[in-house]
Amino acid sequence: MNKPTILIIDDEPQIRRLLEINFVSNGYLVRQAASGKEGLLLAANLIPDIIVLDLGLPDIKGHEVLKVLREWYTKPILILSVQSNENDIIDALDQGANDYLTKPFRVGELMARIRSASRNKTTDETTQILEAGNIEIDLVGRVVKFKGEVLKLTATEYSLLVMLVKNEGKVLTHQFLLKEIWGMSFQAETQYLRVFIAQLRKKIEENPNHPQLIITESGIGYRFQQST
Amino acid sequence: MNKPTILIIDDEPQIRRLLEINFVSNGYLVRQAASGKEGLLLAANLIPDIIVLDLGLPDIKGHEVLKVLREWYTKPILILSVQSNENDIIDALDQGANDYLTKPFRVGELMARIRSASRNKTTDETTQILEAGNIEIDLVGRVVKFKGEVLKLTATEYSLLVMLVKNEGKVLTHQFLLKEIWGMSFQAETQYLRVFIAQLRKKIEENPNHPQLIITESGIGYRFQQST
DNA sequence: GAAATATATAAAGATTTTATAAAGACAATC
DNA sequence: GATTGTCTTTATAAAATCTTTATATATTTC
Repeated sequence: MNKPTILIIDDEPQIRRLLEINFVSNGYLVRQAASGKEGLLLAANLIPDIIVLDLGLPDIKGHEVLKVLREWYTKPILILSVQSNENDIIDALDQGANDYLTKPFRVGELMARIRSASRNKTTDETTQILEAGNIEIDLVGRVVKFKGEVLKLTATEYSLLVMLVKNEGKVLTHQFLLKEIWGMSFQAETQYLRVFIAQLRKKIEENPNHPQLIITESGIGYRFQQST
Repeated sequence: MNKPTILIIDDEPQIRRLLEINFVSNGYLVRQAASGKEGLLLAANLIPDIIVLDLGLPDIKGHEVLKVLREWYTKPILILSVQSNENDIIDALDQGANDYLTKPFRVGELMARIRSASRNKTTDETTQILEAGNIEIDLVGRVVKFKGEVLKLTATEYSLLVMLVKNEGKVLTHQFLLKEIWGMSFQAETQYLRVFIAQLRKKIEENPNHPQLIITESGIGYRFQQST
């Protein structure tokens, strides 16, 4: 799942930095513009998921930026401004802003308003599904189907299978798999891997003695391949 | 074109009158409720296009009203409150409020925020009945029927079942369920979940020892699936 | 091909997680 | 203020999962 992108259009570097730190730590991808012109350009190129716009820009009037943006941009726009003048607020909202916060603002509230604004947009719940032959993995639902039937897997088996299928065709080394699934300190426990690979094979191979899907690369690791 | 309906839930008559005058003169149809209970009832009957909710109600906590409304109501909810405490604002927004204004508010701004909220109109019709196999949930009436019979559930059992059925087929993690039903600060109380899952199973599973509907995903969470 | 190394698998042991009952705490209602 | 229903907490049994051990089988190396 890709991180949502936020575009900050604000001329004050301190504000930009403050926002950046908070957005990044909340899992957003952040891009910044220091002027209206730059902001419009970046918005058109990036098509961010949210725009945070300061009305007090040096070059173009903030209201103007908002108006131009709204000619094509349909995702949430949140206004930040020192102006607490009612008419400014009304104008911005009527020009298509989704929300309006006056500086100084509280960061927690801003984050909550961002969440609220972007909530409506994400209605199309991305059902990400991995497919490989008879196997179907619903990553969002965390459900694996084998030949159409729900396959019961433990947490570790699931992680291992997802890792293998995601890297279909590639050889994954013992070390890599152990590090990714069990953690850094388990890189020597190759036997764990053998046990769990055997369990997976019992569940998804026609004939576990002659595996067609999870291939052993002796001395190196394992590789998942589509059944032929 | 029909006028959009606004439901005002507020115990202060002066505020209600002030809002009514302004909404009516802006072309809205206005209905009023003086308590949380009345508000919930009216909302269920009218299905208004917007709800303006005061958090400082005498009978039920405003946050509770919001939570119950959001179980089925998908249109804009705008909060009015004397509370300018940041946590109240964050909580309300995260519980699904679309906007939050602190009293005293400016009428013009309120009207603009109402316009803004109703602009991104959610086209999806509010689904009011959930069905899954033998289970039928009337979200508006908060009534669950099992094999046609009304099933008696406590508030918590109800919320949990709704969450599971709404996400049929997906695994819901312990953390997610605890956060959604008990709140942010209960994310460690896995035992609550176990107790309530057991109670639900006693009520809806043919054989609670071998659950067919509420499936345990050990170490992860629970998943609701249609009986096959 | 034989020795060394690596892998597969079952099964026992250890640990974690889950299910359930039941007691205590709490709040609402009459 | 007793009663009732619900939620929270505690205790314990049961189940599921993970780890370890043992041994057979396969693969690589020389």
